Amino acid sequence: MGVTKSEIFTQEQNNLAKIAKVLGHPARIAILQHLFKINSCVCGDLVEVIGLAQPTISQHLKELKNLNLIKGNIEGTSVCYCIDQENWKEIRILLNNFLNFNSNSSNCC
Amino acid sequence: MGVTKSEIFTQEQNNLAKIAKVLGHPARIAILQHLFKINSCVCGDLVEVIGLAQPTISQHLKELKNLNLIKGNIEGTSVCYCIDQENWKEIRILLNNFLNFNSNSSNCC
DNA sequence: TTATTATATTGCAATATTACGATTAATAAT
DNA sequence: ATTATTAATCGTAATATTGCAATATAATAA
Repeated sequence: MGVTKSEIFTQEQNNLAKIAKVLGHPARIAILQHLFKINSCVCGDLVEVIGLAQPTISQHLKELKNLNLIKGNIEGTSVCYCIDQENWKEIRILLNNFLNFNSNSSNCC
Repeated sequence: MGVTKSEIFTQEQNNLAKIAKVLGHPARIAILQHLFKINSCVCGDLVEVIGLAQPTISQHLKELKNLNLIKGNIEGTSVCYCIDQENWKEIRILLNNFLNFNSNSSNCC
């Protein structure tokens, strides 16, 4: 059906999956890495940096914004994007909690 | 087109995205959480635990196996699944590196 | 051999995603 | 006012994903 059955999962599971899903595209990873690297706002040059068409980048930015991974501020004709630091902290905690669940390595296989 | 342009991204970006993509479904998160929780193999009861049809679970398990997040060992008529500890360590490092890229919080927006 | 049990594969319908050309909206420059 | 410039939105084609029924496969049990 192409539609995920979110009802049968916990909030946390749906949340984790949603965040991971947004990170599940190299263009969005590249955008985030660029924002981290320059450590400030980016106004406009993302299309050149990434190498996809402008509407495509705009779409990816929208998805990142929807989950509050980034923020956008209008600055004249252009828009400045940067990491949403507060939310990013929470996301990092959420993902780290999952990643470090323990791994007692009591492997039986 | 529905097809990702991986050629224009770095190996690391594609790698990160691939892993995140697999984590981007609540059923697969739930499977991993269950494997972590019981901290050993699971033989068979995943279908009941998760609550999706058997072919659907089998498909999700396949995707997790393809990226070496889990291992499967045949045990008589059933198959036992567990976290692939070695690979999991690498994945954790890869994701942690990305998540903790710095966040100097020199927010300009 | 013939069930039985457990998992994988196939095929398919419904929906989602990716990418981009064309267009639009909003401001800036002339 | 007219003309850039910048980014969002719309529309659409190609492809991917999700979920399951039906079926296949593989190993053991009767």
